[in-house]
Amino acid sequence: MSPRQAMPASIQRAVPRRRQDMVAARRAWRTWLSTQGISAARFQQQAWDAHARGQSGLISAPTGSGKTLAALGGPIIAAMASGAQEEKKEPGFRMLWITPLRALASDTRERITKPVQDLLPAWRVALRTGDASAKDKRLSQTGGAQLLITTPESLAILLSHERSVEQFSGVQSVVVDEWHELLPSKRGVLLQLNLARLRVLAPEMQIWGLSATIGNLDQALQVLVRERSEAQMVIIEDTRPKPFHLHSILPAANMRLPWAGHLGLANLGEVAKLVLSTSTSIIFTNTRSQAELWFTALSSIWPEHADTLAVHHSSLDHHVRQGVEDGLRSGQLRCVVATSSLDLGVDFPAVDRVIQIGGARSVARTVQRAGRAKHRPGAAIHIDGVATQAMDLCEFAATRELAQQRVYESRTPLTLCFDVLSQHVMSMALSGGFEAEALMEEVKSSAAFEAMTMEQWNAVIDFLTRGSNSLVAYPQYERLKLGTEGRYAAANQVVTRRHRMGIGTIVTQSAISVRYLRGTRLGSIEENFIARLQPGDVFNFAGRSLQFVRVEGTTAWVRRSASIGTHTPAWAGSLMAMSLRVGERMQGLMAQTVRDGDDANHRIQTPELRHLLPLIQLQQQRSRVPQETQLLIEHVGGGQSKASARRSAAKVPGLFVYPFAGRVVHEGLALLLATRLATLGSNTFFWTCNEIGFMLQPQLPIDESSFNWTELLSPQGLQTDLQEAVNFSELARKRFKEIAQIAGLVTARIPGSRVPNRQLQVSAGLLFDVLSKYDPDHILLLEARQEALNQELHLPTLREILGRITQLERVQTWPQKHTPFSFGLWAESFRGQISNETWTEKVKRAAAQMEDDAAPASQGKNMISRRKAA
DNA sequence: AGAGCCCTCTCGACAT
Repeated sequence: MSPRQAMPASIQRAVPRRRQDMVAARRAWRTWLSTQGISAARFQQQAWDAHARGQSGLISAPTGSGKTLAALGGPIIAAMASGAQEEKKEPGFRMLWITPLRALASDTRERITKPVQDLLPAWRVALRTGDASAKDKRLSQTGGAQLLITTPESLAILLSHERSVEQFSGVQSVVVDEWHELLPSKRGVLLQLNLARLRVLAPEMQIWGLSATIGNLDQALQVLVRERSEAQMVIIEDTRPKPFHLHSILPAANMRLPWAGHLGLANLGEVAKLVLSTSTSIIFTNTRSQAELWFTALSSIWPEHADTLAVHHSSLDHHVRQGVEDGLRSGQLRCVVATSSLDLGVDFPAVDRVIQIGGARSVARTVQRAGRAKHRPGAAIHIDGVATQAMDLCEFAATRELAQQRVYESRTPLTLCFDVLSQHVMSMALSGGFEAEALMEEVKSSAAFEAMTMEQWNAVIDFLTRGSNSLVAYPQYERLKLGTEGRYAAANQVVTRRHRMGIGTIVTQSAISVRYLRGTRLGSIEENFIARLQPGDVFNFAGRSLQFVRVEGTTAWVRRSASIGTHTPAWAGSLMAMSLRVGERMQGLMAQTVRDGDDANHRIQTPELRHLLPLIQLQQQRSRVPQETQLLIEHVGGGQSKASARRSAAKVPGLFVYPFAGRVVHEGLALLLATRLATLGSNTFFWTCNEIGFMLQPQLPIDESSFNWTELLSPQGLQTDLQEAVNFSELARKRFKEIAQIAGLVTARIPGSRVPNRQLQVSAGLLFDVLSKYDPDHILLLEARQEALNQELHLPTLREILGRITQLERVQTWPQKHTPFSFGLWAESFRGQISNETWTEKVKRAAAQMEDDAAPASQGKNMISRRKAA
């Protein structure tokens, strides 16, 4: 008897059949590709082969290189080989496609439907997102689909049902699209937990991530693919060279670039010419208000039909944005001014130019935005940079160099988010209950929680069953109960219903929604902006001039206005932190320019630095351009010399420090220094920051001999000093409000009664107070403090920067006049107090410049009046 | 006093 015959009949049939079918399936796939006119790229073939070998991994390739097919091919071939094309429709998903954007989900369905329908006719595809159709929802609930396209949140909802065990236990492969986007966020943590769940339900499943190029692909792989040996996971990169071009719009020779500012409207004419020279463009700005302002400015000189220009950002209503996206896709729009809202998303093949206003603060973001333009295979990725002030030019040069060397920023994954874990544990309680130990093991199999201790786990369970020591009297906090067989389950039906409505990790701020009197929603703005308006005032929003009528509850009613508004809303968001690598390179480029010497003009190849040469030389002449190994500290405004600065108490010099670490980090450094200096004697400091440095303006002179810089900049005692510098408890309270929502301590949405967000904030605040008083070591309080340190105060980055700074040689100068570096910081301190040339004048001038480019722009000195000096 | 500055503050899902 041959060993072959000894095998059970089922295996006997399966083994040879599978091998043959694998070959046949591959051939079928290839044939299909060729009928579609697609020739496979190398990295795509590598991905299909790796999948066939049973591997999991990460596929990293630029936009437009065919990542979807790379990820799709493996699972489709495998499904064909296992005979799925003839298979009777068995209930249960075979393949999941997870994407962070709803828009991407429907776009993906369109691209996936064809190959799946052609090759796996027995398969059905369901789209399960919040806005999916009833039919799709039914299909995903009954498990009547084989391929499910969904978001992390919708997946979490599906997995919170008892039926998920049957639905998901047949899953063979999972694809996570835009993994780099989810990786550094709590959404990524939520997904990690749900993937851990899926691995238990379907132990054989293979998982593939799709990612843009990031600095830590290895880590991204490790976080996504767990419990597999090195041999079983692989990173597949598209190594075809894709040249990157960044072209800076240099100001005309007779135009000077400002030393400060960020709006960049002086370039309006140039930008308009650029936009009108191509068929369709996206203009990226860094903030929403900047997008609105640029839109208003452009529209006032727009020569075409008004409908060919649009604005797009996250505070606009969904239908407004949808309209813009449709216009971009169909090519009806000539130009859209956008924020990061168009960084990702569905492709717009009509777009052939991308313009970036001001530096994008990171290499990855710049490349991502450049990639939004139509890509021909092999063609270079191109972006036009518009400098709003001198340092932007340097940033463009640094960014281009790093992008060409393929040096990208890393995305750091989050760990130990107990608010997300609390939410997940409740979901698991809903999905048929769990045994504590088994679920703990499952949770610990994720990268986010592998370091979790037993105590922490117990604290989470305890919190869900009892609330906390101080909340024990309130039954609504008892959400979990231990059943007779040692299984935990949801305490009651109310808990169950509320929980499903609160799934997700995105917490939005309360806002006033803007509506036409006829009812159309335009979007949302902040309460304090509306509070400053009088009825009848005209403001610019959503690309329209709106007259404010009245506020009712959380709605601001408006009507259309014919005149251009004088106000534009601003939103409190967060700053885009500058990449440390970009800052470092900026300093390096300027240092190099100085080293190149007097005849630098002949040697400097970089157009931006050539343009900046006079400025850099002036900096060197008045003060110093720091070399890479130096930290420059300027004392400006103290009088004639170092000696006289000491003598004259009336003129207190400001301290200007240039670590080139980005505004966010400089804020922390300025705070730290101010606190440490204040311990030397009572004093008051004003401080301002920009991307290259910070200014500290003491009210009373500081005795330079009373401190030493090394101690002042020491990383030692960093945390305590920082906590002292700010109202740390307020920062923690702010974080706690989000954490309480994610953990389900406060419910954002109660059906029927719409609890206003403000009320929610109050109850979260109360909880914070109660816990702080009676249960100071509550696991969610500890998390709030940790998040305040890491994400509000940026402690890890600050520590890194201080470590670097202490290695540098300090160079101190006492310039008599402001330097190109210091001026920007000094000017910043007067922001909001200075008025100059009016808006319309500037626009008119830009229009004139467009019409008659030969005519020199008016060089009249700006009228500046200082209303108030503090 | 200085003085070549308009306005800083992304994005993302789900639920009713």
